[in-house]
Amino acid sequence: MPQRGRPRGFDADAALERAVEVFWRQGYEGASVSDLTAAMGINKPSLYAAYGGKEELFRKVVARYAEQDMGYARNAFAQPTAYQVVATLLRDNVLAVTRPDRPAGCLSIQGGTACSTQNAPVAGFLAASRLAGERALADRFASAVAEGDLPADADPAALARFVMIVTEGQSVHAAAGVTREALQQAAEIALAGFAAASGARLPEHATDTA
Amino acid sequence: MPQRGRPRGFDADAALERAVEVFWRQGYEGASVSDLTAAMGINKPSLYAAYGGKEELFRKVVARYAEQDMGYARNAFAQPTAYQVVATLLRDNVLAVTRPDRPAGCLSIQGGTACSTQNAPVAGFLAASRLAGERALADRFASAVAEGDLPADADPAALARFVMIVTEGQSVHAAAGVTREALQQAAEIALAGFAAASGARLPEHATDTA
DNA sequence: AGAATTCTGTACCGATCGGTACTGATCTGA
DNA sequence: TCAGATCAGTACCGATCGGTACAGAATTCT
Repeated sequence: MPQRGRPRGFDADAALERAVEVFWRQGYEGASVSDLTAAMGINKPSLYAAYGGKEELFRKVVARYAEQDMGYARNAFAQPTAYQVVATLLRDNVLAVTRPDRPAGCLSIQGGTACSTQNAPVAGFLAASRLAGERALADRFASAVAEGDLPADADPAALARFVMIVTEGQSVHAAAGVTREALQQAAEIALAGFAAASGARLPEHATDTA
Repeated sequence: MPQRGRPRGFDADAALERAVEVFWRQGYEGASVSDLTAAMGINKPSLYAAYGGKEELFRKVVARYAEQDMGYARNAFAQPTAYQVVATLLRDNVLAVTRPDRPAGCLSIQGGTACSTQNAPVAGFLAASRLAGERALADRFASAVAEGDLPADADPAALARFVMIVTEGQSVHAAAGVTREALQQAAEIALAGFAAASGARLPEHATDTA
């Protein structure tokens, strides 16, 4: 469909990317529309015309973030064993929440865990999306149990909850300024803990077929 | 010192307690002064006269919260072994962040992990206070190493970081509406993980002196 | 009784909030 | 060339933000 009327004078996708950083750094309520338009290099009416409003912009921002900055999670889910899924998830999450070219922490938490009553839907939306990820991880663990990769008495939902709790804590910690190296140490402890508590088969180097 | 002038018409401590709940539920920026005065049952000038302003009120709220709602942490630190310290801390933190008579989560995180630039000091203040707790826990673990309660090669700082990460994740999870029972399951996994990863001596029932 | 002091409540401050009306510029299709 | 459509930018909207001036009420000390 060819365009009709005056063409847009800015790159809507690039501007959305700028908005990601603002919401990430300042949270939903802490980011004013003026902050956003300044960072995006556009005027307010352009923001409303292109994205619909502050809340709609935020939801588009979260969607973009999930695509651009959460790819490591999809990669982790595709690992062949539950142990490797968790190892990849925890280690790559540390990298993701401590990227030097990005705000510290993750948008899902920095965006806002608590809001004014009128913005409560925003916090709820973020929380729901995190829990959806947890459900997906629990499903992955259930498959691992079915495959014999995890013991039959393992609790997929509880294990997924533990792992997601750790990733959330990693994000909060990173936002507090804790270094990547420090978080990596803690991630290895969490990973060892997962292995011990779940009874997951480890990727040992010479015990299986020898 | 006897009072001079008209006596205060409200209980400053009870009003502070109301403010705790508002900040806890809505975060620092999500709680307006009007929200606060409405919940506290006072007028705006009374708030400013009694507490100094919104930010000063928030700091007083955090101090009160630390005293009233974080007592479980002090109790946990006093446990005789590192394992029991962590067990108490993780289990009681689950109870604390899922109290039915309180907002979900903890004030330290719900108060705000991200803020507008002008309120950045508030988020920094909260983060610093969490990290201070982590340092205290690391000191406790260092003592455990010195006592032989933890192995000599245990890393107190890394272990403390792991435990605090879990408590922070528990808070985020609770704020998302996850039930106490679900968090308790995850806490036991974290505890087992801590034991395995740290090499802590467990409180076994018949292996020590038998 | 009266001065000094401290609190309460109303009414208000400038600034900023999210959001929009409107004019003029820029494009396509006829 | 001009109508129709879409965008950019200014200027503005009512509401709310955090914070305060000011007048009157309540108390203590002299």
